[in-house]
Amino acid sequence: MQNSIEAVNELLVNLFNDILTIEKAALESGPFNDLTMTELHVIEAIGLTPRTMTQVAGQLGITVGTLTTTINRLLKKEYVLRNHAQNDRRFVEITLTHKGKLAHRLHESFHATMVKSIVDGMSEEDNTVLIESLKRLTEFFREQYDIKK
Amino acid sequence: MQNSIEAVNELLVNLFNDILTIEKAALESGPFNDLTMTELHVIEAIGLTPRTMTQVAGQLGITVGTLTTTINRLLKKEYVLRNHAQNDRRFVEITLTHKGKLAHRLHESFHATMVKSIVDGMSEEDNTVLIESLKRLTEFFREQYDIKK
DNA sequence: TTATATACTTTGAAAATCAAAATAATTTGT
DNA sequence: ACAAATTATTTTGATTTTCAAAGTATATAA
Repeated sequence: MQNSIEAVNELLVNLFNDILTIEKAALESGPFNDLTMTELHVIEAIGLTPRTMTQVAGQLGITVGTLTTTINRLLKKEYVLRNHAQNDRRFVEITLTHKGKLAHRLHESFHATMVKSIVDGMSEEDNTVLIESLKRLTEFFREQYDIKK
Repeated sequence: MQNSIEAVNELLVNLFNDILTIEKAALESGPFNDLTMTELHVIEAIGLTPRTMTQVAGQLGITVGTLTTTINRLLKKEYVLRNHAQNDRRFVEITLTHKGKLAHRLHESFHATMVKSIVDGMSEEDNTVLIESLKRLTEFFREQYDIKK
């Protein structure tokens, strides 16, 4: 049992590092290599519908001030648009440009390919087990540590 | 099938973000809260046996120059020692101090608690499925993207 | 209509990162 | 043996990422 814990922990830690390494390498060799990883994560967090600064910063666990500087750079690189909300002009609405949406889609498909590699080789039952395990882990975290979502 | 891919992807992405958030929160509220996340990751990468700069930097996917600055800070905070190897004085051997080993152990036990939460509630067979899934994913990455280990 | 609250940006400073140049130690080729 | 090449690391100069706190603009409440 202690053995399983060690094994799962090591696998998760390695997976973690591998995914970060691969994402970085994929980004640098792809068509959107003027983006940094931070910028790409911001693009992912924005997604396809307009989001406010507070929403995006909260989702990424960074301060709104930090996000402002990243958005400034993404504006200059023409990946996003910044507009005041017409109903309440305090709110800023961030939207992806066409280029931003392309980058978003490419990164999504990169993720899909990654995940496909596990799911494809699995039986239906094993697949269910994997999903349930991941769900349990996520739920445990959220309960235990009170994550806001 | 397309459905499973979406589900697993979303779960992995959430897990990823959650773990980062929780690790940061745990660090900030614990006894070693003078450490940044980067510094903690360096301490984890060093582990309990002496490592060289190139080894540690490679493992973390950062340049050796970047690592030097982090090690400088960890030296000042007394978490590590820096010594030349006696057989080949070009090599630097980084070792954890007593304090460094304590931080290392605390972080390890944090990880163990995390993982225990999944493994504990599982049957022996489901456990095997989870481990095999994670192994397959890791191996796929390493083959596909030629990660050095 | 002043005061308060909310959403965001700016500022100042530290930490994290890289590429390229510099330093130091070892190995290789002649 | 000794100059040249290689290897391991540090330093330098610059950019990015980050935060906390102060500042700005807009909306709500008293």
